[in-house]
Amino acid sequence: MEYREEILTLLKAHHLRLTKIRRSLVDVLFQNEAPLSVQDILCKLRKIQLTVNKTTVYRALEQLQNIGIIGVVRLGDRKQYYELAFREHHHHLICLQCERVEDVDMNEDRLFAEEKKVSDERGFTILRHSLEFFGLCRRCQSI
Amino acid sequence: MEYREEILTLLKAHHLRLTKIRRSLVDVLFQNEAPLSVQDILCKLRKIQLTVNKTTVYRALEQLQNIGIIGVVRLGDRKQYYELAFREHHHHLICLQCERVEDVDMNEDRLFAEEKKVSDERGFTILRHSLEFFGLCRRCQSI
DNA sequence: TTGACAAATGCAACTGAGTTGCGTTATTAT
DNA sequence: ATAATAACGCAACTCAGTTGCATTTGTCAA
Ligand SMILES: [Mn+2]
Ligand SMILES: [Mn+2]
Ligand SMILES: [Zn+2]
Ligand SMILES: [Zn+2]
Repeated sequence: MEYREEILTLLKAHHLRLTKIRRSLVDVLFQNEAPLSVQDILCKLRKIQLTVNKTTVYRALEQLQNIGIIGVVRLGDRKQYYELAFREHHHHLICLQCERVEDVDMNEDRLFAEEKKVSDERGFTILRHSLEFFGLCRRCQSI
Repeated sequence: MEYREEILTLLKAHHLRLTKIRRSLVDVLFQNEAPLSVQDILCKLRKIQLTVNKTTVYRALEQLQNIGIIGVVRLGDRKQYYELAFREHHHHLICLQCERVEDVDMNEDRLFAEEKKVSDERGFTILRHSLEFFGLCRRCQSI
């Protein structure tokens, strides 16, 4: 399904307006495989002649999060990074040298088993986890 | 081995001085099972009549990190949390309700296998990972 | 024990990410 | 076209962490 259609539907369902900024914001996230920070987003928007205030971006991101269009990721620094949520649950490889970010899918059976064990043994209900890998990407190995 | 001895040795080896603040800082981390933020540390120090400047704490933490006495943890908010490093590699359970933090050890064989796979297939060398679990602690379940 | 020297500390000012209140502008439904 | 209200921009704010510099303190050798 065309993702724009889906987004339009979701926005309507939540009485949110499909503005130029919101559309471009989603486009920017769609065209980037890696999660983006707010500063990243502002730069990319400026490149397509859209000079937007950061407050607007923060508020738009929060709403798009609420209706499940985008998700937040933490990559080890103080910033939040955003990516479209239509991608299934996955994790990231973060290069400590050049800060490049790659998606990584993996089998999490063992992880879920551990979560169940913790839940059973200590009465802690695990709702989600965050797992990120840090190291050196192919390009930075040789340096 | 008495952890104070070990710390003293390490400090000397790096030409660092064993000051009252540094000793108390390590004591505070030693007496708390959960990782602490700088604000947490400042409060705990004030409780034992040590009113310290935050800059001093940040600088001390950085040095103790450099010589491997303490480690940094990220728990999903913008703060950094610090814990003593003599504890072996482990992860955390973070309660989304009350923010309580518990340590959790787990078998990581499967995780290491995945890391090797990624390394082989994509040429990305993984040096470390961060894995934290979010949910509801025993006390917050019933609410 | 003392004094010189380097390390540690405190303070004020700063940065960068994110938030809030409010007045103005744009989208939407009728 | 108009009215209702959501979205936007701006300025001022919070909060974690950093930096430069003057002052204090710990260490070590004389
Ligand atoms: Mn991703
Ligand atoms: Mn821990
Ligand atoms: Zn790289
Ligand atoms: Zn709890």
